[in-house]
Amino acid sequence: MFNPPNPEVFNPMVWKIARQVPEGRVTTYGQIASMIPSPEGVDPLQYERLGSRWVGSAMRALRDETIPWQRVINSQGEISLPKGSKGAEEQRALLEMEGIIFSASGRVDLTRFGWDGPEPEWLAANGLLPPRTPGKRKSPHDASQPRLL
DNA sequence: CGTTTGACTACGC
DNA sequence: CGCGTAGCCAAAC
Repeated sequence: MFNPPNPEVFNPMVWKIARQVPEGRVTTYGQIASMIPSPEGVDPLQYERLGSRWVGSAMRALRDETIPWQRVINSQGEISLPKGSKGAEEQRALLEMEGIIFSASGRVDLTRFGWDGPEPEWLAANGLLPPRTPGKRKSPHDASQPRLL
């Protein structure tokens, strides 16, 4: 797999960040990776290429049910679990329950539901970096697309 | 021991 | 938006 040199350190960092994603928001593998400093001995340039993969591995290895794993999707706003799989369907259902809307092509609008990351103080306190966030952000509760509930 | 297989992403057309 | 490609690496077949 695409594992970091130190999964026992890297994975918990990923999970800790994932736990911070609020209900009704989503983040991406790459965004989480951007908050984690490149591991000791890893070329930052290489980390930039592999970080998202490593985050994906960490999520795959996740066993803690209390972490909102469903809020981590790929940079295209798609669910990365195999299409049609039980896991993918569960993920979509969980997200829709939080008010997240999927387009006809099965994608989430990251400019609308994307997360800006943890508070700077939290990041600093945990030795993490400010995330690379997608561009401008719309309101998730834009009246043009009302939530059902 | 060669292949396949992953919870990825940026980029090109 | 849909498809294809390169870059990356180890474990399970």
